[in-house]
Amino acid sequence: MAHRQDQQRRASIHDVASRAGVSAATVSKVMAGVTTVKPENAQRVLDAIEQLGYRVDPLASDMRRAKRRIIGAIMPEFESEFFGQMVSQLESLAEQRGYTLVAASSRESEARETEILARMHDWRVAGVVLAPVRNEHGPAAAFMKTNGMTGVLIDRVLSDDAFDTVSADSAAASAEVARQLIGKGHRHILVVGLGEQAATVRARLDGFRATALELAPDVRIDVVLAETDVEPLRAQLRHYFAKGERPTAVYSLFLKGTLVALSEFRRRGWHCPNDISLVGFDDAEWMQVTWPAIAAVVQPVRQIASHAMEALFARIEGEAGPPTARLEPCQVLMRESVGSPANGSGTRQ
Amino acid sequence: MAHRQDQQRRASIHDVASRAGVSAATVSKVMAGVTTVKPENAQRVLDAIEQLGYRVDPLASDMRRAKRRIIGAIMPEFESEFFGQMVSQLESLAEQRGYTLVAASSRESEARETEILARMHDWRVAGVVLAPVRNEHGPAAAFMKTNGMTGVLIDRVLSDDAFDTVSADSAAASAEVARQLIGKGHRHILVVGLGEQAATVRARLDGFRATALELAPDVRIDVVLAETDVEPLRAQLRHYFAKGERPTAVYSLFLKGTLVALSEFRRRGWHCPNDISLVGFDDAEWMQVTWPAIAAVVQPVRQIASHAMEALFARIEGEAGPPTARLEPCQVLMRESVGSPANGSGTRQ
DNA sequence: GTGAAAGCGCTAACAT
DNA sequence: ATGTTAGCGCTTTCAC
Repeated sequence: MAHRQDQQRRASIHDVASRAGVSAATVSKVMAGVTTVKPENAQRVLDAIEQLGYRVDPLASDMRRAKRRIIGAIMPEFESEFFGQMVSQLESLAEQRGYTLVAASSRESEARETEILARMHDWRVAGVVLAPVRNEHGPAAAFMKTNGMTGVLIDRVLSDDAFDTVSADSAAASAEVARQLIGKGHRHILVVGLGEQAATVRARLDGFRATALELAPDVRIDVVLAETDVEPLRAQLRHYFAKGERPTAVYSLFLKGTLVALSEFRRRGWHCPNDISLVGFDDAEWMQVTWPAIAAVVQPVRQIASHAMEALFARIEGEAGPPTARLEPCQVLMRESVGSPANGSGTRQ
Repeated sequence: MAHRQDQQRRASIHDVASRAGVSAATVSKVMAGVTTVKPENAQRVLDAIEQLGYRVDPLASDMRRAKRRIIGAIMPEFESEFFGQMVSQLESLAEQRGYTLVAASSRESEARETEILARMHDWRVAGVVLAPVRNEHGPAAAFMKTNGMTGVLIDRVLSDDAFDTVSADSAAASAEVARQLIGKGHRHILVVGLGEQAATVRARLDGFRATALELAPDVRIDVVLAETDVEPLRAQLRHYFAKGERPTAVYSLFLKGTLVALSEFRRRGWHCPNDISLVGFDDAEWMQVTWPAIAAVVQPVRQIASHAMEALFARIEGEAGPPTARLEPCQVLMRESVGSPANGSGTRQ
């Protein structure tokens, strides 16, 4: 076995053509399934393809066609289950339609988001699935509009005047969380989140608050929102608890917030659900194997992915009409981390 | 704002050329930084580029050059922190060198792995970073050899006769885990893993066993290996415990195994570290915020990614020489899930 | 039915 | 110092 991996040139359409004794155009037609080719010739072409192991070069092919069969996907990160599943789904959906998915991570930076988008525009992708870092009003979406790119916005978005949007129904899920917490008797609840993701966080917060207040007008809802990053949130949370605040339940509006809340509980020696209850927006595999299992809102990843792709391909195929804004229903999984204040996590001090 | 997103044609190199009053070749030279262009003309070209917002079409450019500046990455899955971080790293390293990373998930299927590889070959990628589902002897690596593709194998591999390999030093890390568990007094340890990932699992198991036996010849090491999937492992584990086996510590050779172990502990009402100790190969963010925090072997993702890319680019640039096999050192993080049998997790029954 | 010709957007020889 | 020519591998009129 040679160490140096030799790059033998691959067979081109012309190699096939000459071997089959026809022109490249005919080969192209056979591959495209055009029926007007003489069966005998078609067979010779097929044989030649077989013998040479010929495969179309998708890039050369796209070069000639107007549009490229490439879909770009931009996610804020790849490290979480949510976006991992999302990319995986999107990839498989793109593939089903004969497209290749090129995924990139903006690493929670709007600047990088726009850079990536510019590069995807250079690639002349047929369309983009963008999960913006912040919301639908960022520079990335603006770039897409300015450059007439086709795209769909997902996750941290509500609706847009230019692009179709698909996201989890945060408000409804949060209302359900409120219903359950209030139902269990909680009357002092802390909500933690990241202000940056404006629209979504707003929806989650409002959905929660409205329902909670409706069901229990006497409920006290505290809110700790960090602007941009997770560490400041930790600091704020620490400060909040240091003041002696003692809610009976915490509702975290995003996954990292749930982790931060848990680690703050650890610091203070509080256990769920006896000392405090916890529910997080966004589920993860580990949440059901720890003790206690952590209650969570499960986002409908598959639905979001498939509706996003449906909408995107409809636009790619030229569908007109006003942008649509889909909200996919979530599931609320109440696990052991949530109890009743009466059972031990009641207001103290 | 129009709903239909109009696709105004982008400026081509000819548009720039005619606007600057030069030929396309000159524009190309300016962009390539060739110094033999008359400064005045260069400036006119630059201006035209600026005005038209011109950017090179990387695909058309690659078409003309022999090689394409695309790197393919194939991971067994995107859903875990490990591979998420890996893709993220690889993407950024590829980008630094002016390449685009196209990532695909084999979803733990060797068949899919080969399909993806074939597609990447069609794309004429410059090189591939393959994290095989099973090991270096699978059909995917064979495909790469047959087709003279340039590539690097990572993660579930040890060494190969045709490709450079980079992976975590499983054996050394496992030896360290053994050292620590034996040091804490454990003399009955269960190791769980997936047999499919042959080479790596073997290395982890052997590394662990050799060191454990060396330090404590009287130690009892039980092994529960499932062949292919996680659910059978759960069943085997359940059966193992049902027999009344009561090791004082469990070492899981992979992340999902750690989750399975935890959930089996839950079923039986065992708590770490009092009833049993637990260490897992592969760390995750949640492991340090749960109670108890779960001890884990941290894989050096960044090192693996960067050495893989280094090796890959060296080959792409024509470096000859025998394949190298790198092992990157891991870190063992002993957390609260590990205690001494004396402290309560001693052999019972 | 089939092939010649044109060209997607770009770059690299080779002339000039 | 610059432009002309000739493609990369493919598809698509459009004559024949």
